[in-house]
Amino acid sequence: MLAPELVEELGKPRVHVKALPPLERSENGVVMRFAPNPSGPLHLGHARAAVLNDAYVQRYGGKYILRIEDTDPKRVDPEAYRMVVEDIEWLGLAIHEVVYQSDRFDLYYKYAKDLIERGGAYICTCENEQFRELKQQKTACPCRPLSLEENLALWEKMLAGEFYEGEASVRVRTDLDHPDPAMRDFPAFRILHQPLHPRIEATVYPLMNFSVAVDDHLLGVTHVIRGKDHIANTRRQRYIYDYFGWEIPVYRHYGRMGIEGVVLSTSQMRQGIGSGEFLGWDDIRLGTLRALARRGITPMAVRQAVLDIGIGETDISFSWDNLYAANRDIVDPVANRYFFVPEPIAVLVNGAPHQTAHALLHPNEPARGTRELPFTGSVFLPREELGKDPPLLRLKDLFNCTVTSDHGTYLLSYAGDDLADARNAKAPIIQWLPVDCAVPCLLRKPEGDVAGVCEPGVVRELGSVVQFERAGFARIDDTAGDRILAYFTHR
RNA sequence: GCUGCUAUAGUGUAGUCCGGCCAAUCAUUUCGGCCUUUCACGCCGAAGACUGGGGUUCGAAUCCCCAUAGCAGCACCA
Repeated sequence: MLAPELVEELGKPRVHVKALPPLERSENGVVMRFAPNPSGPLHLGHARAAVLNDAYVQRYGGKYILRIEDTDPKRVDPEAYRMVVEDIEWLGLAIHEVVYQSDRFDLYYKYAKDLIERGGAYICTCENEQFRELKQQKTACPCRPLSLEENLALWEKMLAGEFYEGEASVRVRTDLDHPDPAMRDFPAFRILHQPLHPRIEATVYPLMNFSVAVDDHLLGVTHVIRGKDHIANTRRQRYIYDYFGWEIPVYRHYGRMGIEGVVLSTSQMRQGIGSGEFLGWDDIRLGTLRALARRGITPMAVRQAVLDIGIGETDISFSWDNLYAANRDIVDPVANRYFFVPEPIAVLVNGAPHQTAHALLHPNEPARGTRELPFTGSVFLPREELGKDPPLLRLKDLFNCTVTSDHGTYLLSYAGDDLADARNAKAPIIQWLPVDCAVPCLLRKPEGDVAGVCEPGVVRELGSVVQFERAGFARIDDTAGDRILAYFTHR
């Protein structure tokens, strides 16, 4: 006989709290950062980093820094400065401080000189190709043994603009015998004359491993969560930390994330926009946050989906289904219901009394009120439903009809009001619209446009997500033209 | 090629550190059923996984070895 408390213990289902794993060294709060490169708007891949960091800052308390990493003028889109901020606001991140790396070049120069003086870096004037070969053979390049004075002089020469592009760089002295060739004397600064940076005038540019290490330390960053493509960078940055004697933050690297059906590469998206394949950054076939927003995906759904994925190191293929499910949870209780008739066919109804249908704006919340749909003799019905040749139909919130067809022309005949009749006959209950007050509506889906008609009341829903009954959720994008434009969200 | 990381149902995820409570969690998905004047929501039920092979052990998803697969890095990108 087992002890009663043991029996109870065994009977208990294991509790699984869905939460991100704890972070070490977080007792006194954390300082974290989201550090995008302003090369375009944010996409789902960015959202993962942004939300994960945000979630930890909120969990442990502390500071969340947005750091714009614009140290490569080749990968800066002036428009992106604005877009990134917009996207972050949309996501609802609790950012406490914004830092632009292009404002901090003097700082980087100062620490570069310091690092050189500490013997942690040297100026390399080798040909790129040549250095790479030497690196593979674990041999020092001719610049490596130069004296401190010579290095400082060369550094001044670099800053004075006396080198052309590619003629000189600053390298961090690591370990030439390191088993990973990627670690051996990696570069920290380069010279660039083209293109010009949109925010500053400079020819000596820091490379990310240097600027990131200096900034993470100076800004007091305690924890870094980023993709595993940065694992090697973390190791490289450690050299810089060690030279300066700085305390190393806690790092976490999550796995690579792909999304079925879309490319999450800013450069590829840009190319597609340029070639006309996509209409813009918010083209609904793209994985940008603005595309999702346009389709009616809510920021909270993105956040939820991303937290659900977590910080695992496994490579994952993100499924739209999971995002849609998260969004449906959020959107279903708030979205008003309307009729949308795709591919409408006007049909006359025989013998039915004129009347007004009262359809609930939300079935689970009658207090919200109704839409009034006047029936005056003929209605629009979806082509697809008529094509099924149903003997009996019920027009939702109206009445039952029998259907007859004559050489492709359909005719409906009034068959009573009783819902039970329709139920008993297993008649489909379908959406409809009065012919005289239906508004043209284009429902834009990723796989193509669907022309139809919808209720006039939809005009009031500009910018919000509605549910087109039996069709799915959609965001009303534009009501100004002669037809309403809606973007399909999901079923 | 070199260096490193990872491997649980269609998808995502828990469990792996400290082997037994795992006949493996939760969500999504799919399929039934109920509810319902939507093919939404809600409720009930079902389906579906420990990459493979060795080893250690009374006992392995969990520890060890090998294999395989995927990924990342080896840029004067981030």
